[in-house]
Amino acid sequence: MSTPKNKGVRADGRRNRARILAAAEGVFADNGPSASTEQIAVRAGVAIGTIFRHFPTKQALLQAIMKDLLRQLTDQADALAANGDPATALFTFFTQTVEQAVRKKSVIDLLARTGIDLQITEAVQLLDHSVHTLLTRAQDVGAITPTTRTDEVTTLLAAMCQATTLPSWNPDLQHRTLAVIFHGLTPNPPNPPNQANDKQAEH
Amino acid sequence: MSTPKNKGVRADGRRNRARILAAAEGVFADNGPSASTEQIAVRAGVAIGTIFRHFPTKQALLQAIMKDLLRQLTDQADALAANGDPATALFTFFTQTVEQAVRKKSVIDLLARTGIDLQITEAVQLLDHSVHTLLTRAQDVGAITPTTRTDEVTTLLAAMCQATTLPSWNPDLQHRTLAVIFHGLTPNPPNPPNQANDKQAEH
DNA sequence: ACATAAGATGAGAAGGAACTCACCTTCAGA
DNA sequence: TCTGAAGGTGAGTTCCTTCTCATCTTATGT
Repeated sequence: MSTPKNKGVRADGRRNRARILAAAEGVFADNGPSASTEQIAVRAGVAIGTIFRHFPTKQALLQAIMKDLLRQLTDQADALAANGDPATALFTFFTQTVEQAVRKKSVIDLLARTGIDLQITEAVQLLDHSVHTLLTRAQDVGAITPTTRTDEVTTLLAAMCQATTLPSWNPDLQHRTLAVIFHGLTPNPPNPPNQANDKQAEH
Repeated sequence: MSTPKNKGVRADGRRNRARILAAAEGVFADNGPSASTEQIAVRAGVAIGTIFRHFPTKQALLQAIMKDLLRQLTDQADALAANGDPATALFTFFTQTVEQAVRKKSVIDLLARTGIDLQITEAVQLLDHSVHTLLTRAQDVGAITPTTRTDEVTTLLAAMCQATTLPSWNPDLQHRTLAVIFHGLTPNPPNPPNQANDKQAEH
């Protein structure tokens, strides 16, 4: 047997590994980053020993989840860079990501918190690169202030993701705060730097 | 004896209470919100039992710190509302607060995190009120988009305070990201009352 | 100076969480 | 089918935290 990209391990091993990952993501989303490994074991339907067989420490488990999550975000960014309208792709990505943070609250929040000690720099760099592409394209069509740099976007993004855990957070507030940021990223005059201010100039 | 506003308690009692508060703030700032009460006791130079005499639970200690911190912020906001230039007072307050968050990292971050279970609503409302004043005045002189609401400002503020804990945070990045937000809060045309349309379609 | 109650102390109880390990179960190749 | 090794199990170990309490110390009024 053994599926193509199989490293020569048993089927139940891989199955359980996936189960644990899924369960951990859910438990962290529900109960915050301080949720116990025991809870994850229960949700995954395995013994706690099994978790520590696959992930030698809790840190390792977190790393695995974070990398997975960062890869998802990177994929989304790449997809938007490939298909979407350059002028709105960055805003769409921004909104999508915050939206996702609402669902996976503590996972995202944990991203920022443990980001220092967790070794996920590689995955972070990949995301940065994708965001950079999104940003550059939007700037090329004049949708974003040309002086804006990638780290500003990712920082604002991380900040807003963390803000989703605020008690007062709600869809309306989300919409309005993101609108402020989007406006902040948009150049002042609609298109030409010359032209005083024309009334209706939408193309 | 007994100083004016003294509730008829012993002097060493009040002295230790203050010491504990100061030590707790420092320890939380250094080691994050999960720092142990034992650490606080060491830094304060008291026995752990003394802490629990003054603050029956760890929660109570956190509440005391949070209220203190919120009061400081409220005072700053009020001072700016009274003295400062309305057009820049809000921005100054915003910057000051973020600056403070850098110093008291985990305390501020803890604000958002435990905000739900901690009963500090009263203190939060006071701060909200002061920010509201700051905002209204700035809008009156046209420095801030008139549609902006107080909760947008406080949310963005909380978000940026949390962002100070990001590994990549630095003064330059701080300056640039705050500039984006400030621009986002500023109306598009500096002078003419003719406001064509700030970015509308998104969603 | 004395009495006394308020305050301080710190070993330890109680509880929880990460992690281990000796033993059992199951997969997969021959 | 048989067998060896990969994988699973979960009670137990270790460590850490919050919180208690019997006992000692000291501030304060008289």
